[in-house]
Amino acid sequence: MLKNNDRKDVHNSDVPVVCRACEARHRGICGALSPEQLLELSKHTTKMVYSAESEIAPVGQEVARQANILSGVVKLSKLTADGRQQIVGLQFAPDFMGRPYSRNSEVTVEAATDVKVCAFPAGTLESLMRDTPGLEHRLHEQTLKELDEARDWMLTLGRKTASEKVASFLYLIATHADPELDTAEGAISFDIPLKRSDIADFLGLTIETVSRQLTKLRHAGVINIHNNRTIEVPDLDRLRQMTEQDTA
Amino acid sequence: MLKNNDRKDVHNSDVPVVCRACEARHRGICGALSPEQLLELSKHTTKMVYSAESEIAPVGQEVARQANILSGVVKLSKLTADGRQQIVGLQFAPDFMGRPYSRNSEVTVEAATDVKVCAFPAGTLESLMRDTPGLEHRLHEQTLKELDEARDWMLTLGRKTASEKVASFLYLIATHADPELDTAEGAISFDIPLKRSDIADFLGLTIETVSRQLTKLRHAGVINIHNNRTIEVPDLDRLRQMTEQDTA
DNA sequence: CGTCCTATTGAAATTCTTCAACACTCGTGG
DNA sequence: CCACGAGTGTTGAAGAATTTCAATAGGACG
Repeated sequence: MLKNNDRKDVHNSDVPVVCRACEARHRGICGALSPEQLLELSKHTTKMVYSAESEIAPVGQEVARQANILSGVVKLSKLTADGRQQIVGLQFAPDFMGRPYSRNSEVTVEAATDVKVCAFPAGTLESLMRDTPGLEHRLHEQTLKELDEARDWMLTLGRKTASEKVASFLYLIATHADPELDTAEGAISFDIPLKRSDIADFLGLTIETVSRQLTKLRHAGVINIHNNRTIEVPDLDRLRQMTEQDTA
Repeated sequence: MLKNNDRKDVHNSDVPVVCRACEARHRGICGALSPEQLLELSKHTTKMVYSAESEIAPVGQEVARQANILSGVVKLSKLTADGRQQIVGLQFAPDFMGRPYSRNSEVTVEAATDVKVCAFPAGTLESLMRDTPGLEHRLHEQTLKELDEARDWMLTLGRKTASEKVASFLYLIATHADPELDTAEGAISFDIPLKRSDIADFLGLTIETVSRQLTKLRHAGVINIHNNRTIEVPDLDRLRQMTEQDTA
């Protein structure tokens, strides 16, 4: 079995400096690229920073750049004509951001937290794909993963109670967020990357209902809340149980 | 095995008989294949029929076969532990059915109507993909399309009223179903491929609410209903307006 | 003709939202 | 240093939408 030896196959000196510490090279799409291709791609990349709440790509507009997320959380959302909003996806490092093949996005892309990305012009990827079938495969795999997540969330949106929805959201973040976990006997702690209004838009609820359900979970001892953003979960399995078992 | 040159007696223009009338050759994944590959694939295919309400692939179980849908409607659904159900996707001909790369499905696959498929063993596709990058591309495109549809539906599930949900469902079917449309000046008519309980599970509602909202739409003159299944829409644009504008 | 399945309708109960008031935090500027 | 205001989050009470429970109707089929 290969352990950490994949670094031996590829000499670090062959990997562009900007890519050396990048997660996208391992779990992201760049893992499909050879050092030469990485070098070629890196000539076109720019690291960019978006501050929390800033818009990365508005809906319907031509997307000029695609990117890998280096840090932070990105939210994808949709709006009804009269302004109701639904968040339809969250992306974390080292996810690929930007839709391949399609020039314009069907969703609004916004930074939920401060976000750092490694951006490159749309089209760069498409031409790389012609030489590297594995790259399309990586993108396909990420799309399949996003589809799974979307469908999981449809179950939550359509069939769970407010209490279960909030628990599901916390469980999602607990298992996805870059862990500031203190894994002492199952107790973990993390920062919610969204404010209450985003949580509400993610769950199809109002901010008041979200707040009330958080309070309820706090009183039940399932979570502790510090600074409105930091959540401590003494027993992750208990939280997981709340995601499907309404005990209001 | 699935190489192009193994069958020297095949002319490029020779499409296998079983494939000649098949939509999958145009809009589906088979469009990526050469006549030789089609012939090779067709040796492994079996046409299969599922009757309405029968299970095609249970959740979590190994999927032995993949298929193209030839006719009918397939529903993909998920369940909570206590039995609440959510339909997370509908598939129509000539969609590809079955998840590439993953051996077991995360969703339950059932026939909503009688369904005819062109099935082949899991793995056939994967080996074809090695020679044909365009095939993975086709699959990727379908996955992207399903992801778009899932996200559209998340907006419906999370942010629309019962009345808007039912209108959205009817609009979806009206625009997706194999049309028995009579396109006389915008008036169309079609059969709903789902029974009320399926509609409810698709919309995150109860069957009673679905029934009430259908009655409301009927009284408002937006639709006419025959036999509980056949819907007549005098003005499709009017129906579309109902999908985002609550006029309960 | 009775039974099963599906769909509709009504009334009561519940969940969630809406409206409204209040609390907390964090900069800024007097 | 404190006051102020904006942004964010919480809590309460009333209201609305949807669900639940219950009864009924219609068709298909043996």
